[in-house]
Amino acid sequence: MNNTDDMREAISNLKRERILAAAVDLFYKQGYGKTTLDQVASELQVTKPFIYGHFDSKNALLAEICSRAITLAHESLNRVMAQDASVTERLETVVTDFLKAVLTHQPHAMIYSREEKELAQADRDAINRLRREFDHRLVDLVNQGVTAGEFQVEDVNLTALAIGGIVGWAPVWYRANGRLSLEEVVAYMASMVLAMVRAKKTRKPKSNP
Amino acid sequence: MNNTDDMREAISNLKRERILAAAVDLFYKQGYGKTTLDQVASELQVTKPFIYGHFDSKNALLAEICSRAITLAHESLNRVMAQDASVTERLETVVTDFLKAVLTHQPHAMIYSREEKELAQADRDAINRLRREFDHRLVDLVNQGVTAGEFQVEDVNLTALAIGGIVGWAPVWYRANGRLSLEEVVAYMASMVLAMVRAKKTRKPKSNP
DNA sequence: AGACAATCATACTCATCAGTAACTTTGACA
DNA sequence: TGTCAAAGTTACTGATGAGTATGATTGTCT
Repeated sequence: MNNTDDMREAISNLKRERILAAAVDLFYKQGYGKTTLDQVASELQVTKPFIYGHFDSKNALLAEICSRAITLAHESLNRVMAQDASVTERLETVVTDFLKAVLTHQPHAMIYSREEKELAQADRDAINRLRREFDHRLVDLVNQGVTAGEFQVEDVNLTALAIGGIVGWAPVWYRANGRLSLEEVVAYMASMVLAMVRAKKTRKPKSNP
Repeated sequence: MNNTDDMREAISNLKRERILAAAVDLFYKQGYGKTTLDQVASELQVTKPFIYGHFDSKNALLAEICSRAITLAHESLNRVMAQDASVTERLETVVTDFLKAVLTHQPHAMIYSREEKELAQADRDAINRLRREFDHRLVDLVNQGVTAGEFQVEDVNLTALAIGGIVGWAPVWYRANGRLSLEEVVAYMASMVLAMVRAKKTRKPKSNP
């Protein structure tokens, strides 16, 4: 029965998510190397073969986690690129949106940047291709700002890398429930980025109808 | 004889450095977890007990490497703080000097940020205390700039974290023998930081004699 | 020369885990 | 209610690699 199959799949997905959540938690707190699958299992009150029913290996768990980290970044960028606004506004939105994404998924981001070397070669290549693609899209955006006369930067590539540093480093220091709210933090970081590219406070004029 | 002892110690130090260099190389390329001490030994054309003659454990190697990474950062900051110049100039020098340090020791920096969780608790605590101390000193510097009216920033802490991101992230993307020289890269990054704090081009007036 | 000490290699131990084989339970359906 | 299958558990294997006991080699000092 199709209904039953749907149910099965939904349950299976739920279990996968639970496993991933436990793995994320432990990999984040202890590191991939120091975490055993028995620990992950016991966190869920199950045993190791339960995990192997849903994932091929410990490394497959890591690959899925890292893959999600990158996917998040791209989705964030996709949302922003779709919008019709000045480059300045778009960059501001990229930074806030992207930062929000990585900070609400801080463990994923940290695990990816820390444990990338632990991935199997094939997974590493696939995931790092996405990462480079992301970098290029960021460079493009800065370039548009320069072309449009909104930004004043000498070296587009290095500028993009500096921006990448601000957002990429954030998961290292960010603590939820800190002095400032998540919104305040990301808004401030975005303003710093705009200062860095010496953005003029340009608003995109409405395009002629 | 004291002369002989000096010799012995010098040789022992030399060996330690060789071991460390090989470990840095392999930990950087393969990651700590995927590197075996047999590999480190064979890189040096020796065997494992040779290493154990100079270090207590694999983890002690890692601790020494991470410790050096942080020490580098502090030394760089010490050099700069000693100098008599405007805050703007000092910040500029901090960024260039510090970036030069981490980029000429890129593997140390990467190993530290990646493998910190692998350290024994005691080592981690000691090293992370130094790290936080460094952060505070950076906050102080920005604060001085604000007080002196040279910088225009709303939140000193977040600004320092953004600066930290730019320099802390650099080892991730930097490639020696790239399009630009090391000096060009660090100079540009410093200019970005100054733009971020909206530094006025203040030169410190000579103090009254 | 001969004994001793340091230094390192050979050849092991031993614990840890990723992964698996074989048995058990549960629930679905006839 | 008896059978079958899916999904887990218990209990194992097997490899790996950190750390070490023992033996060989070298040079040193008497």
